[in-house]
Amino acid sequence: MTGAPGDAPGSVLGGVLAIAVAQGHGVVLDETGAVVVPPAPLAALVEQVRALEASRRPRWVWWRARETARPLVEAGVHLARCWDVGEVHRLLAGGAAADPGSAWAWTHRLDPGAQPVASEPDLFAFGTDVPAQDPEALTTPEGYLRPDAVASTWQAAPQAGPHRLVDWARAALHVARAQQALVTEAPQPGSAGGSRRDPRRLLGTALSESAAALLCVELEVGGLPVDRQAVTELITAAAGPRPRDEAEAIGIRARRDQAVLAHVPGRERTDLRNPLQVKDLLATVGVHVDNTRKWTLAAHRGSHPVVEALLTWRKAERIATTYGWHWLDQHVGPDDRLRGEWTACDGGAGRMTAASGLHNLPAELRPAVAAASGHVLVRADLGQIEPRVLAAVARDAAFAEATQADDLYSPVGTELGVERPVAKVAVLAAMYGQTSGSAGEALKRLDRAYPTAMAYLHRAYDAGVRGDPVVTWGGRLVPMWQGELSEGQRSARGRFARNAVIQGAAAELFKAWAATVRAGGRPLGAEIVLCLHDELLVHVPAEHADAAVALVHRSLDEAARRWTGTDRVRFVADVSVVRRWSEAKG
DNA sequence: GATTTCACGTA
DNA sequence: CGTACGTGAAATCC
Repeated sequence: MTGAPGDAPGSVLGGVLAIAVAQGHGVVLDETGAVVVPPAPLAALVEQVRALEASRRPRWVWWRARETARPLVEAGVHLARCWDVGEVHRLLAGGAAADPGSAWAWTHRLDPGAQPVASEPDLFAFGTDVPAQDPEALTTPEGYLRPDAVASTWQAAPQAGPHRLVDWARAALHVARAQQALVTEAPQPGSAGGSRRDPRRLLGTALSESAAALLCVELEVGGLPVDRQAVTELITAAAGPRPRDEAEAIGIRARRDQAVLAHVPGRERTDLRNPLQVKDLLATVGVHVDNTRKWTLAAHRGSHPVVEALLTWRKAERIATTYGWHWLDQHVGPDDRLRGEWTACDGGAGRMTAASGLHNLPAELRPAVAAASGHVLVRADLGQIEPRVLAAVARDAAFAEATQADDLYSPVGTELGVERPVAKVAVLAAMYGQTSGSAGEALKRLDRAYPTAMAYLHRAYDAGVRGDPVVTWGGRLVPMWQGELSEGQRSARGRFARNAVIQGAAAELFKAWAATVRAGGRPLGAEIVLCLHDELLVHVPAEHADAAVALVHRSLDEAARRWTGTDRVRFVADVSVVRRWSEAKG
């Protein structure tokens, strides 16, 4: 394993430059902590960073991409490689915390729960939670990083503020070094489930998670291209025309409601947005349900016309409230790009998250996601990612053999002596714990045919039931919630743990893939515009479409080999060139 | 005003 | 007793 793309072997943190940005200023230090770029206003810093990127191609070390890289990305600077202290902290410590104080505390083996709390920076220069002390001190007497370390100095002494950035960058470098030492020493906090943290894999994950953090900043700044004309038509169809004022909005809403209420004379005053009232309403027409959820109502479609009307209303109401005019105005910029906040890693198993509806855009609206003129979207879906990941992380040779097929459920079915759909249900049941289907007999055969893969899942489940943390293939610690739990709750924790080692590992491979595409797409002008768990959307000039398709495939091979450490498990991507996201679903 | 519940979209 | 996420409206808690 050689880490992120472009790395020379053995030069993990070599060629490091530490950078910090705050209050419109920034500094750059070399790996010894010596000042390379003294405190400078942002505009000047941007030019220096651009030059350093070109001449040294460093690995940039920063506390968090969101604060440090964002202004650089906004200025159009491309940064190839980084070490994101916050993201590496998430990987090593588990959980969602990625702030400097937590990372500092963890590498200094301090209890993160006892950290001083940040005070409001605009009230007093020094909050009551930070003991009065040397205002220049970066840490509290207990050894914690002062949460107001930079902001307070700036407020107390504006002239001294920029110089304080040097200390701040030096602290980031210090923590990054400590993290790297811990990574390469491969500590094993919680070796539950038989999992140990392999130093080389952990290092590779640290680099690809860092790359993902930077990619998230680029996704936020760049946004997702949208066809305004198309999205306007789609919203109009679902939510009605854009209201000119509040009165018109109320009228449109009332007309939408009326389509349902017309079916139930005498109950026109029912609030359709109140589940209890809807339940009452249904009871009066002889439809008795425990809840008013879509799949519950769907079973009563034939009972009364109001049910169908209600289901139609729900769909329209969904678009109107969540993806309507307000959403369009709020999240789609004048440049026709849909923007939302991105997180490289959630608090659980490690998937990327996105706000502004980027990760749950209804299929109806997807035709509106379209390439800008002269461009195309290269759409790439990983096929059957989770069972393939299972084969890799469990090191199951027999199951790995099945991944050679484009459709791995076919050879698995043959091996089990069952039809392909039965094999699929059995594999999914094994990974997710589904029991509603009748996978019983096939599950037993699965245990006999692929004992290594199944044992991996059983171990994770058992660890979860016990409350022990699990560790993903790439080395992410996934803590379990604690406390006195009922048997049912312990089982739920077991299912969570079993899911976490698969979903989390898939997320790691995905991010390694995305980072590789990002690096390789640079000469093509290719821009990753959406990451959706197992799907990538790449926006690229039309003349480079074929090259981008090849890049996506090649990057998957590279990332998979690097991440799995073997070429015996095959990963496949369905890749198509489209103008609109809705086209050519794989 | 903040948190919980219900509902539903995506993978 | 699949898992996870983000969002909005209403109910509920303080």
